[in-house]
Amino acid sequence: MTTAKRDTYTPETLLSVAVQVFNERGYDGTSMEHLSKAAGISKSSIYHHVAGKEELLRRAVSRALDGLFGILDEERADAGRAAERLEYVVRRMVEVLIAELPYVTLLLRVRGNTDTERWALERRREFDHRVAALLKAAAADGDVREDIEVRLVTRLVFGMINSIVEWYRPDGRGMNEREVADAVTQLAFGGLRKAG
Amino acid sequence: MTTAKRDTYTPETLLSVAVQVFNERGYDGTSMEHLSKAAGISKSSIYHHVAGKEELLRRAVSRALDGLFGILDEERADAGRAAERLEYVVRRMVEVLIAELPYVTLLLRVRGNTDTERWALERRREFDHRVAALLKAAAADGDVREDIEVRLVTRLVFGMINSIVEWYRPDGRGMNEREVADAVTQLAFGGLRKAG
DNA sequence: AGAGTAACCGAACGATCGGTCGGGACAAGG
DNA sequence: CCTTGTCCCGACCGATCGTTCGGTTACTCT
Repeated sequence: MTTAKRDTYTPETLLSVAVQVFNERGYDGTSMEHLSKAAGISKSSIYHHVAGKEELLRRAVSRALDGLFGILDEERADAGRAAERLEYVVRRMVEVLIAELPYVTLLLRVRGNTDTERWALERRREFDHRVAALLKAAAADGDVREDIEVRLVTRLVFGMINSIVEWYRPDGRGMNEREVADAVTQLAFGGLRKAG
Repeated sequence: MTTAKRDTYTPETLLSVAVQVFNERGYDGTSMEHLSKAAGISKSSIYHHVAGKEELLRRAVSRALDGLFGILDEERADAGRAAERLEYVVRRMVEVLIAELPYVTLLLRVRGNTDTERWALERRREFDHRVAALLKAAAADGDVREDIEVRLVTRLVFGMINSIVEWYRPDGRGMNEREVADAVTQLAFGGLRKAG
């Protein structure tokens, strides 16, 4: 059963506030003072919930990475024709990116100044390679165009998908996940698929 | 004639060093101490050449913006069928982005914490709108697909182009501008153009 | 009521931030 | 030679950085 708790911060609720500020000001541009103002508690109180600024970053990018890697463990990403698996993964990437928008946004902006950031960059590269392998398999099946290098196409498609964090805002009446995912897959695969 | 000067820094040569460091560590993550180490001169000496950290940022993003807006002033961006002008602009964007890579990279990463950054974001939006208008005109001509919203397509294509700064490195023997520009236009317009 | 503890606070820590200051080294022009 | 101006430096400024600490409040449990 869910025990009715006090109206106070948990590491998770504090994280959601912190990530929002990180995305507005940038991680390096955000001071603990900024966080305390945004959270409505004192600077020192933050340390009662989390070990420090970097732990907040680690929790945030972990959540984003878990969401992305989770896609690859789904059934439809693991079975069937490579091109179909790829299209499924691309669609799910958009959905996860929107569902975990602030966390993925932060993940996509880390620069590698700390150990946590370098770890995040490494895991991102690993994910990219997994998807690139899928695209390569689809190319080997003859299901996608081969006149452009696989690595290059991967990067451009990732660029298109990842750019969503720069403009998508869940403004109630705006576009929903489904519409964005449709647009991305149509635009990406309309160019990817062999003419015919 | 070019007067033979002393082997010392100018605001321009100092800028090229600073921009490189800004892109590695992020603007907020870069201290004047970092810049002085990278430039090989003392921290205070930097202030002999430029007014401060923010002027370096302003010079950098100005250079990037000048390059991008310069495209819209070119002849082929101003005359002819909208779809052709659009394709030309997209190709030139890739070329400018690569030619001024570190400066455009920095431009695309500003968050809006200072007046300079907010000004840069405003000018970026203006450029985006100019290109979006071109795409809208091409759609009105019936030259590009209309099943996806113009604004959405613009953002996705911009996302694809801008993502180049995240991976392109002029590694001597790597891809050149032309090849990347070809790939981008093929991928973008292969999806953009009406089936036929 | 009293004990225990989770949540919070103000004050202060050493370190580092962007920037200033007075002055020294050095080349060019007389 | 001496002056002039460029270029650069170490030392230092007040402010802010992330973090720590001792202590207070407020809720839970018995």
